[in-house]
Amino acid sequence: MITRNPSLTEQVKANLKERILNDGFEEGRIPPEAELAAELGVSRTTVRDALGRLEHEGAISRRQGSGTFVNKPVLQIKSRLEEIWSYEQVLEDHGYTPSVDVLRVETGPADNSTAAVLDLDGDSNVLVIEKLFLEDDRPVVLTVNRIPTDIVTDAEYERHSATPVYEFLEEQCGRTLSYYLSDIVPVQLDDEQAGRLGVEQGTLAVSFDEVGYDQDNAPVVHATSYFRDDLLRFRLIRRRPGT
Amino acid sequence: MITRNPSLTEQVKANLKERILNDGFEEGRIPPEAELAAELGVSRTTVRDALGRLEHEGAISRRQGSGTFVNKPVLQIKSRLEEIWSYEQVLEDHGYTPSVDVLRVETGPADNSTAAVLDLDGDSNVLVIEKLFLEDDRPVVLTVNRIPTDIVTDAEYERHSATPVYEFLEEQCGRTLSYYLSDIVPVQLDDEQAGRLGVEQGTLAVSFDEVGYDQDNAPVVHATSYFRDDLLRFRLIRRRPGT
DNA sequence: AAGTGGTCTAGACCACTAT
DNA sequence: TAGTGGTCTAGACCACTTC
Repeated sequence: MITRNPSLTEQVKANLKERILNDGFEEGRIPPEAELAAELGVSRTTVRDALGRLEHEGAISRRQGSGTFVNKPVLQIKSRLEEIWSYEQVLEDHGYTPSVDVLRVETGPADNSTAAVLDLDGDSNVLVIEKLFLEDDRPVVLTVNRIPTDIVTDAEYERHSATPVYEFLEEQCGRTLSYYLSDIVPVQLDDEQAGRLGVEQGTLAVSFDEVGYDQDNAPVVHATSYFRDDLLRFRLIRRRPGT
Repeated sequence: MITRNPSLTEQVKANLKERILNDGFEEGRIPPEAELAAELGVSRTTVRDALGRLEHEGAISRRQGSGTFVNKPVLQIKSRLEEIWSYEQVLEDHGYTPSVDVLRVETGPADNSTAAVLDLDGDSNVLVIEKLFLEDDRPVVLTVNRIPTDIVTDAEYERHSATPVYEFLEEQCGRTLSYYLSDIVPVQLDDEQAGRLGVEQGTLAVSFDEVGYDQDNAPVVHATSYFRDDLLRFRLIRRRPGT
């Protein structure tokens, strides 16, 4: 059935993805683009668009002169580092029912590193939001978000404390978070962090130290996240350059 | 000047990238696609191809109905996690002169985890290659590669020990490494690792535990890498899904 | 209403890989 | 040499944002 929205390209992509996941292609070889175009009744351009998106996701590889092939090992990955946006979504993809605990919502002076990355004066205040994400009631991710008070006040946020930060900023502050730049930092959890994540003090963890930018590339939020390494391990695809 | 190779698309991309880096666009706004196409004497499709690649790199964002914009904060990143292929290249991008120390090339029985990820029998042998990457003579990255001996023997590799592993596999073994799947693991360096990286025992580090796959999606190499966190910090762009 | 990026077509030719 | 993916064109129309 041909309709608009989702686009033809997205429909073709979904069709191919389903056949890929159900092992519908012999020996992991995807038919020639011209054949797919004829079979699906769309132009080769549309097929190429859809294949390009699947390649971008790592699901397939294309080799000029040779063909298009399914990358089976890639399909088995659960938590892909490149695809994180909401932590609740991550935990859901991971196969569990996520929930959120709001531990702290309060206003205070920005510390030096936060003031630096958010371009604030030394005496500015920030709203600090601390949350714990759980999967099936086990704590997995601890996050601390810091947002300048000239963007939002604690009274405003407390009415929406269960809302993800990026969603709140978009709907209540007119600041669409467009991307985060994240540093990956190894840490040993201190007493308080370890307590909240339910592990021993000194446990090794990966943390993200990151800044969120809005649609105008202005820094809006400074976030730090700590992960239970034993419950959630992030994976990454490293590909040849120019792919 | 219009020539083939590099493709028109790549030439347009390079042209735009140069103007982006030299702040050649007012207020970070890139001209409309139709205008660029007319100015450069190419079709709008070619311009869109080039813009799509820049968007994929994170350098720009496109918003339907609104325009195309430069993501200035992204341009300042040195070591991007998504773009790692060769560690020598990483160190070079990082602004230093890289060099390599081959610490060990020897054959031995595969340990359990290596046998598991490479699909080997319990009694198989692997070639173990341990290397240290330095920038301006400071050790920064320590890697251990394990390759099944039915693919390569130590005698073969020793003649090429300065060659990157992925290059050796391609040129000498006919196995093109197409991608790695990497786990990100926080560790405390043991005595030997710390000594080689020139830090104290117990220092925190990020490590990659990864498997390299060839053009037929067969596992070919099991690698573990340790990074001097104080000298090289990987950064990551987290974007909204569907971008 | 005007202007922007997004989708889609049909067709031509090129570059590379297999055999 | 046949078959594959890669590049490129010209043109039409749609969806969304901005004014």
